[in-house]
Amino acid sequence: MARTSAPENSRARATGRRRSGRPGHDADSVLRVAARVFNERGYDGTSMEDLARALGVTKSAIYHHVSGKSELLRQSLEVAMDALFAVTREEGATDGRAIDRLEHVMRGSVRVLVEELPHVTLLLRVRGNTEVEKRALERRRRFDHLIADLVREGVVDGDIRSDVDPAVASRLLFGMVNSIVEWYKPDRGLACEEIADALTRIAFEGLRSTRG
Amino acid sequence: MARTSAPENSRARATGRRRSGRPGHDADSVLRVAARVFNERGYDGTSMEDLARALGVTKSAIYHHVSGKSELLRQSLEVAMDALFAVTREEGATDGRAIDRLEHVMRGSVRVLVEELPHVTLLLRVRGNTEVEKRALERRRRFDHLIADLVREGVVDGDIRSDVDPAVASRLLFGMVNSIVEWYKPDRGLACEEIADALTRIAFEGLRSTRG
DNA sequence: TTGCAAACTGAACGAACGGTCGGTTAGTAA
DNA sequence: TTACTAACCGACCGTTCGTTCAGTTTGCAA
Repeated sequence: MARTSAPENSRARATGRRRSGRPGHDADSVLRVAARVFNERGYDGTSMEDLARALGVTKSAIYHHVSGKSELLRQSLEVAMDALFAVTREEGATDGRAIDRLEHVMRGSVRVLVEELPHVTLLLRVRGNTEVEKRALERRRRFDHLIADLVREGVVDGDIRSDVDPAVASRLLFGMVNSIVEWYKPDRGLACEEIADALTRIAFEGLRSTRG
Repeated sequence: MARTSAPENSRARATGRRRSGRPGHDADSVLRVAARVFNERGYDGTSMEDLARALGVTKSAIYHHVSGKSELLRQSLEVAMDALFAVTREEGATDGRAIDRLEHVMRGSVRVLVEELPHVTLLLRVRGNTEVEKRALERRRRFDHLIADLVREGVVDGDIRSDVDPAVASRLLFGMVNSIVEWYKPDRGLACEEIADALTRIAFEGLRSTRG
């Protein structure tokens, strides 16, 4: 009797060298699949049985790689936040005028969002229900604060319009950025740069045609 | 022994006339509370026991008002979608230039979003896991399609810049609108119009200062 | 061929889940 | 007082949940 759908198998050839021991999943491939399934059915809506099916193994096999369901969430959220904070430490995010640093962080966030789509998507849906989620939300709040500061600086510099509340503006701005996870499909479709271009055009110059 | 927290009680005085029978919750007040708790803990993360606690009754009492958990979700999503589609039938959304109709729908969506915050928030988090959710997503797709058409028309009219893909633009636009549910707090804070103003300014004129 | 390391199985656990049911309580109106 | 209506309770059901555990399978290297 065949399986209903091919399981996702991979101890990544990324390293090149094969490891000893029985082949199959390792902690990394389990995390990748888990993040994807969590996004499809929601974290609470995903049972360990669902995960096992997607991995092509039994429930109990998962516990060989990870201590439990919430640990999978923890690792996924960590990957996402690490990548986002890495952007804020890049040269373009620390040097130059505030409005340019803001654009750099926006473009970098789009890049991270596309590269780590499942993890970031998961992060953006966290509600703060458990301790793991609360810690991630705390970190996200620090990131948001950083953005709001950039907008405020831009207003002081005279580069950003002063007739909108910087706090509201920064939230709307990253609301736009984050909304990408709702519709972006990695395979068919737009490159990361095209989206970032459209985003920054709308964000800084606006949608209205400027001819005439 | 006292309850740990005051239950939310209300057979709304909205109607004025008291009904006969034992006072307490009715179907409407159960739905309101349910939508709020669903948002706090997520739909899948909310047990009927959680709902009962928030209502100040036992689990079984809920089934006197509604047939089950998924029915509560169904009703909530219906309220949200009905309100959003009502906006698209208003005069300002059917007459005039496309860009003005677009602005009307955006402002109307903000208004609906603020007025029906819990229901709309729930709608925006639906993943399409169950039949009820799939039906809601279908309706939402029709709404999104309507917006994309408005943007396309605006480009043809020459009112909206043509160097961004209308499909991407409309998604980013309503990504910005929808993100409001992530941070808007009804009590303390901004009026609906202030947010709509900031939103339309950024969306149409952009964030960059235009002086000089 | 043997030894080892890593991945995996199948059965089972207590807890929590959504939902059911027969009976009870608290108001309104005659 | 009585009849009626609507809200509610408590015990219980079958199922699914996350997790555990003792043992088995598989490929690689010595």
